Amino acid sequence: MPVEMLRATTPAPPSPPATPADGRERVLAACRAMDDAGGPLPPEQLAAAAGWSTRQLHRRFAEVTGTTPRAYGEALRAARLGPALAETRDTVLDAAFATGYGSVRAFYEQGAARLGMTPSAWAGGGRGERLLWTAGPCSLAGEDLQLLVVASLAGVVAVRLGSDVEALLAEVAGELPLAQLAREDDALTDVLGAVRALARGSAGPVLPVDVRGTAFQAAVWAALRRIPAGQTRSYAEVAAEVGSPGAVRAVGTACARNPAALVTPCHRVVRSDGGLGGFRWGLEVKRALLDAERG
DNA sequence: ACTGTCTGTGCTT
DNA sequence: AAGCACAGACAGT
Repeated sequence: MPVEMLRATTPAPPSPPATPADGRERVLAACRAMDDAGGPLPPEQLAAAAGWSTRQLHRRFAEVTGTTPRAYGEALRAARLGPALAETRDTVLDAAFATGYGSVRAFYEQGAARLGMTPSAWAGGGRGERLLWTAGPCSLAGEDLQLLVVASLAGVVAVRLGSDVEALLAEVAGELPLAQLAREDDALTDVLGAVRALARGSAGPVLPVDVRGTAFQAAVWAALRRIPAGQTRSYAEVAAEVGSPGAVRAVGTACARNPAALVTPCHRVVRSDGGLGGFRWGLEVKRALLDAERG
């Protein structure tokens, strides 16, 4: 009987876009199974949850989340150990992680496109949501720079530094081509002020963060936000913190892809040998930030 | 194109 | 040595 209904309702659509989102649901089912368990699950169990063979589950999981099932589960488990230092539950991610089971699951369900997204998918658009932005001057390392802050209702989406606001805005717009960016100086006055305070090296209020990345990136960025101002960590220490001691290079990559400068203090990560490491906006700025924080 | 089986590799115990 | 997660190659649909 669905046939007649289909016939009755399918005169118009000429070319089905062949949505690849099908597999996403199954991958997310596997994610939720681990969310419920609060840690890694045997591949067979995940495969059952997704309705796939273990091999296929591995394949699609990697495509959709950018990580492996095991790594995802480990990140969850590590996240549950974190609440001991529950001082920063003010951010979206930290709150999700710090409260473990319940909130993590809600976190994933709320935005299917939030954590379960590959970097390329993220670069490919994000959701067609309304984002607000503001900008203002900021002096760093003797340079007069501009600070661009982009936020959603959930929190800070992006923070960029540069000499030209238009260029910075174009950069973010290019990363989120589906989002609508609207200037909103008034509503973001306090947010901009808080980011400026961070640039000056003062702690300021803890800002809610709405960043999108892979589970691994999210874990790294959350770990960075736990580094107190005035302190630094090595890439290796951050890797160990997120439960993947061997993923030093991946941590470096995640730092480089940090969308929210200052708010997620990737400048507090330095090399084990004392070198500064890298920084997207130049080592002078990185050093200036660290000096300011050391007061 | 999508899927499962087999298999080798590397890591952990 | 054994078990496991993972990914490449391959074949069936």
